[in-house]
Amino acid sequence: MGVDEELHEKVRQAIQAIPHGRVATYGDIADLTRAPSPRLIGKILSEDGHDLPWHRVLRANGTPAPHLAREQLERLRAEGVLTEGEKVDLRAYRWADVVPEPERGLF
DNA sequence: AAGCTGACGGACG
DNA sequence: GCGTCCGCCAGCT
Repeated sequence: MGVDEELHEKVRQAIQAIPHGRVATYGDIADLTRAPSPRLIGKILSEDGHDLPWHRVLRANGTPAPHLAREQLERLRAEGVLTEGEKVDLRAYRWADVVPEPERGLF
């Protein structure tokens, strides 16, 4: 298996591991999986993210990607994540901030 | 082969 | 807080 496919899998696992009611940024996932760039996370999600909790992944400022905003915010609201306008308060819901490193699992 | 295109992010004004 | 610009990476044209 090529390293790229392995990374692809790690990224999927990391996203799968984001708890209900919590969120992460593309950058968080990139760091966690040591992906070369956050851009890659979006790429992977776009082609192979349908079966993942993709709605829990936001941009660095807490807003969703524009074309997804509607459904993403709706899904987040459904699991108790409150938003101010289009923006989620990362300080309150960010997985990486709330969950201690050891409990987050290694990727 | 140069250029374009993103589910991005940080720096700057 | 917001718009711009630029760096970034992989895949397509």
